[in-house]
Amino acid sequence: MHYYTFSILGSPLEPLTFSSLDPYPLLDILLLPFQKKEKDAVVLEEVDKPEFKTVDIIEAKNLSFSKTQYKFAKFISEYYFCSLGEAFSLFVPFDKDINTVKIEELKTSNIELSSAQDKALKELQKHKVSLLFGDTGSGKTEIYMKWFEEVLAQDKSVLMLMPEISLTPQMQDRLEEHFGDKVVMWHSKLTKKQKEKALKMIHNGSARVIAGARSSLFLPIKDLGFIAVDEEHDDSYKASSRPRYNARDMAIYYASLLKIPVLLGSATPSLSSYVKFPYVRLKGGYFNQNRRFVYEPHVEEITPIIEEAVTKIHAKKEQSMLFLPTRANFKYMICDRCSYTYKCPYCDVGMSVHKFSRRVKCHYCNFSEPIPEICPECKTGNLLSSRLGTAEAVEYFEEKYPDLRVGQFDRDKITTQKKLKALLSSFNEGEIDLLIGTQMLSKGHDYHDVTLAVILGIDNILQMSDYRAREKALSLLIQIAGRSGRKKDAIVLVQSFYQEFFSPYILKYEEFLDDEKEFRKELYPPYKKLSKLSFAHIKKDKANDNMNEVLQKLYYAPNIEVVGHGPSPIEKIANKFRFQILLRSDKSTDLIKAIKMSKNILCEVDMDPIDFV
DNA sequence: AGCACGCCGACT
DNA sequence: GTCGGCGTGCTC
Repeated sequence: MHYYTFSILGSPLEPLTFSSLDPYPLLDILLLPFQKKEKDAVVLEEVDKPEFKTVDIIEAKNLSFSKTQYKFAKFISEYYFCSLGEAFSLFVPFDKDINTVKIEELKTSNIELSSAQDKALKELQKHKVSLLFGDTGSGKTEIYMKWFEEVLAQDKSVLMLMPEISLTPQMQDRLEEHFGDKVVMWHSKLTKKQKEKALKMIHNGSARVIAGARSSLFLPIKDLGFIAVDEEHDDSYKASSRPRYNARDMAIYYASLLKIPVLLGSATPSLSSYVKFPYVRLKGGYFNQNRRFVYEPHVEEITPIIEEAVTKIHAKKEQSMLFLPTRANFKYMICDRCSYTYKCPYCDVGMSVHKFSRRVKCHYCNFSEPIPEICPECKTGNLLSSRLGTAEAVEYFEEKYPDLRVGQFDRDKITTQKKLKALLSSFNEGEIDLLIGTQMLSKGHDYHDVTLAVILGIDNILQMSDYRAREKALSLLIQIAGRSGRKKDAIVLVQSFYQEFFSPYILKYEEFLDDEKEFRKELYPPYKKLSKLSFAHIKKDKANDNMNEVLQKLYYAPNIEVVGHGPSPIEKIANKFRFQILLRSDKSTDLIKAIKMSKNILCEVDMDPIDFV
């Protein structure tokens, strides 16, 4: 009889011991009985017969994790505070039954780089981690693809990470144009069939260019030779559920294990990457064409200036885009007599107004109810809507300008990849005159012919109490502006009271980054490491007590600082009261040691947090 | 994380 | 007397 410790996939438990008649190689995946169910588990190590009675495994699966995947999973479990089984469950194992197929030779290159691009590529290739800081339209993608070609020529594969890949069908087109059927796309919205097909190609080695969202980091890619992280500044690289890993950071770690290079790319790189890695600046493209910035100091509202601009552009048969950081019709309902904000009964959040369904909805717990008539607090006042959202802006333009064709581009309207493709193509075919949307608008789509970009509500982002508020607001503004004026001159109309902040930096993002360094030094990443501990419980006292218990223990931990503690900015979500502790240190190792010592069962750890809600 | 066990309040 | 709320503790 053999005895092995197993990590049960998805389980938060430490490894458990099971028995088996047959021997199995380490890191193989087996099926075993656990809590009256059959669970997949990984063989970790062979051990002596334990004191307690063991249970036999059920069967082998002919799947296994690689040694590198093991090291990677171990790192994730230690750095992000989850069990090995939870870390392993991120990964797709290698399939021992599938043999590699021989693939035919690559055609000769048809990627022509400009001399600036060529110079940039050569410089970037000198480093194991490097940053391509290239303006929109400066040709970052060609550089990635040229590098891909070189790696493919050495019989290796490449991985390209992008944020929310389901939103970027255009990148797929460009990759397939060059690499044909060697391209495979991977993201969580693929159907079961599509996933099977993609995995088969990855397993048998016929997929050589794997492009995907953050989860593609965990695919069983043989002979991976290079990783590119596109739009590296994007917040969607950070996972929002446990383990809360950052795929950009993990790409760098994984590449170091594999001893392969990583290239980060962005028009508006994160300050962290800008500070940490050697970079090449690629200017130009269409960004520095005639793009005129006009500022209107105003709170988010459709003003006569905006209407005039939109109708003028429409009269010229050109297209406009309008950005708003808020979906639905309105974000809040406020009483005109007692100024009470109509709140979700389960969360400390205002209810958003959705006129189409005639309901108010909570954007945190999804609770909804009919739009209330009068204020529930004073029972006399009327509830007035405030904070303009995309749906309202769409309605406004549609009603007032019946021949203006308006499109809505947000999470409420774009629910499938099909709808996304349909909307993008009808916009690019000129069947939509004005496209109104949220952050989705800024994410890497090519709009051919936009000559007016209107940006509302950017001040809401700038004023958030977040150490990255300035970086977020400015990069968003630049990214949205970058979607306009690709062929012709364009106007960018920014509704903001902070022209003196935005204006000097808008064409000089590196100047912003250099100034921002001063603000971050001694306080924030990348100079300091942060970690957020959160405590949630139905009973407020319990959550608070739990926080205090951890706080007490943290008092004795060396080389860390408690930046703050107390109720979270949103005190209650989904009927749970929330408390948090923010920690700071020079080194992540000191943070990890302190948290290991102090954390209790109800404490959730978020390393390198990017949201402080 | 799930699931069982067990201890107290509501109720056919 | 039982049903079921959820607090506690265990899982090879």
